[in-house]
Amino acid sequence: MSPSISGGQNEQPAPTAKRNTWQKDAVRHALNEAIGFVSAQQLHLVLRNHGSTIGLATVYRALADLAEGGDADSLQSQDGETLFRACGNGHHHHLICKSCGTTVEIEAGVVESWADGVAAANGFTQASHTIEIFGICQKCGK
Amino acid sequence: MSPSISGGQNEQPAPTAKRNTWQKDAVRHALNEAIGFVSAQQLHLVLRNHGSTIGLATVYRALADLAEGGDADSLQSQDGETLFRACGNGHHHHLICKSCGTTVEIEAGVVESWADGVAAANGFTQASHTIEIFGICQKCGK
DNA sequence: GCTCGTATTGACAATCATTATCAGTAAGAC
DNA sequence: GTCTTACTGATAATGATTGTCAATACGAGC
Repeated sequence: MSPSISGGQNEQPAPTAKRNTWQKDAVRHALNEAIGFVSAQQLHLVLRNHGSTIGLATVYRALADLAEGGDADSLQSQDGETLFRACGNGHHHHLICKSCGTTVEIEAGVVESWADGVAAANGFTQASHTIEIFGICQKCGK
Repeated sequence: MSPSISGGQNEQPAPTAKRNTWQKDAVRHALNEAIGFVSAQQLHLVLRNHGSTIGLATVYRALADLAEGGDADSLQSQDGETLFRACGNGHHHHLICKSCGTTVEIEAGVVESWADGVAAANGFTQASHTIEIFGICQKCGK
């Protein structure tokens, strides 16, 4: 489907030069400000309320970029919404308050190896996993 | 909002008497036949292909009933679809082949207690968790 | 600083899974 | 067999996400 450009000279390392726009910065910033996981719709609403004229599709695109670049984590809420959060520290998991959304990043070395072990024991390779813990945080529990 | 019926005599234990219909049986049966997790849409298609005249909404309703009654497990695929599987053996987790969908039920006692411990250590109560392992099964790995 | 190519944007349409609606049907109590 | 009403199926509605496309603005080159 793309026979044209491969001249054979040398592969351009960055055929699509990403541009820096205030929209992407705004999304990144709003995501950092957010307390826990937020949906694209929520983020768009917040940005709009702050006077931004950013479009919804742009928020989706910026979030997809961030997630792909490893600057954000995403997970599916029970409603089927995709939620995002600013996370950059490699592989980790989350402990999330069902009430206020506060999120604690947790290390799960024990579980990592357990998951790999279980997969291997059943003959599975290329094991990946999804691990999230939900609960009520101290503040909300009172 | 419902001030009318509560006469105060006695609470009916089963105000909504569930009826048995061939549609519900068909969905339950099709779910048992399915190899791994399947979506409501897939299940509807299968039933239709088998000559059934069942409606899509009915499949959704039956699956919701099964999941609520503990006869089926559900999880969200990466596409945002809700997937279902016939599972009745209490709390457990899944090891799922990304290629063919084969699913192995796994016990996760270690992880259960780990999750509870992490939650407690962070002051979280009413801890619940989501744990799924994905990989490539032996058959598909060849 | 100005110009220009093009990646990016925003409004809106399209898509897709799921849920609500509602008149007709049938389960099951009597 | 009769009757009440839960259930069904076709379809519309909803809501999140993605595709489209003309207009815009980033940033490299001059």
